[in-house]
Amino acid sequence: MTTPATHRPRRADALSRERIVEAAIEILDRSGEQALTVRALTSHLSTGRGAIYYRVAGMDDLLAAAADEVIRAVTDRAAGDGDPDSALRSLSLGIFDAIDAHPWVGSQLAREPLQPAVLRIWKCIGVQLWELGVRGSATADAGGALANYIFGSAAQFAAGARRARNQAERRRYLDALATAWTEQDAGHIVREAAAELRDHDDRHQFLAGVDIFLSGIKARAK
Amino acid sequence: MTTPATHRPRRADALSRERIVEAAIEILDRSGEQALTVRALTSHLSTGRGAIYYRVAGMDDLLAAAADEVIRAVTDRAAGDGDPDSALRSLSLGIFDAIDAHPWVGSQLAREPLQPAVLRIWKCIGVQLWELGVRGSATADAGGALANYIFGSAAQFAAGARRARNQAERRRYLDALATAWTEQDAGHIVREAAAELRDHDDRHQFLAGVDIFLSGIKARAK
DNA sequence: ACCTGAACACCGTTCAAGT
DNA sequence: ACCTGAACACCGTTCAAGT
Repeated sequence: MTTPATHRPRRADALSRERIVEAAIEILDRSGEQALTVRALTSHLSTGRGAIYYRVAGMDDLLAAAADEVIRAVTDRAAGDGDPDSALRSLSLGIFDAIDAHPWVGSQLAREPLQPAVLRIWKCIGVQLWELGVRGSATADAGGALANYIFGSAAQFAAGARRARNQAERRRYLDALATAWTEQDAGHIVREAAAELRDHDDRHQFLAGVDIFLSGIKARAK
Repeated sequence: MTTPATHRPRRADALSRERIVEAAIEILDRSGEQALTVRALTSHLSTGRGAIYYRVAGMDDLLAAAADEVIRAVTDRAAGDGDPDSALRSLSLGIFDAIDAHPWVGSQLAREPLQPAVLRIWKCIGVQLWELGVRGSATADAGGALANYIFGSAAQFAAGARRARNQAERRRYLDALATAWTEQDAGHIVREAAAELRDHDDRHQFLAGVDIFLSGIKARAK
């Protein structure tokens, strides 16, 4: 009865920052953002609550590390992709798809400008803009425009994807909204916009925005 | 000793949704986002915790209502502003300044696509795009591009403004980052971008982004 | 109809104690 | 060096009871 090997064995293999981040991603993917609690994480790793804090500064650090893990895969892939135009497009699409698969990344990207994942994206964009011939202060202007567009879209789509389980509810809401706008404003200006709002495809619209941005860069470069 | 008029008088004036939202804005402005708790709010209004839930669905509803209050002032002002180009520019600037004054609005805008403040901005943009001559599905594409750029920038600047009290820390961080990038990549491509990142002015860069999108929209309209 | 405040079911983080 | 888990100081929300 006093043998030290009991039903709850002390961890055989050592914990590591990587294992913790990996477990966090699993929980986030399976059950969403508000399911990632220290308690859920430590029980998933079958360890004590405090153990995490030995490897990770806190919840913010953990979330940032998890997002960086997902984003790194995207930026690494987009690195050597032919002409800068299509490299920027495929980087954008990669991020979009990553958020589609991991909605929590979308909210996380908008949360903190100096987190690793955000800086990674900035850097990736900066390199391609150079290839595009953008120089000097125009680099920060153009990079900020594209990056912030991506972050804004990411957050909005993430919220949509989070709610996608009951897509019927979303549909109902947008329908109601379109009706409300139509009744409020006599003009067909708003009515048309409301119809578009209801019927658009996220992915297609996201890419259209990237193209608008690229057109803008080139128009101003002349 | 049994008189009902004691040291804690039951509220003389009735609570109202407006009063609650107003109090929430005060707390958010003075002490930031994480200071807005039900406890802080009810003690500020000197009422019981549950009283709020009679007028407001919960914390999400309250935050959305507070943001809408701030944004409405901006969109109302931008409504009749000459040509659509400068109307869109002054709308954007109005939002930027509002976030500068109320950083919590920036984070809130990125949180939920179907909240009143977001829809208000969408609508405002949509009307101006029509004036610009944008029609059909291009409306949603262009509107989404500009709106999501604004939301993304809003969130990033909000985080910056939140941290602005110790601007020295931000400076130090960006310096360190620029150095790290410079050492990591031999090329001056990254070095230049890093320098720009450190020295840029938020407001100016934000406006440059708006112009890039406007240029893009016009280039594609032809 | 509207408000009160105790009760409930949670959080993240710290830290003395263990191995 | 690394882990454990109780303790601490909080949360948002509900709801029976009051006025």
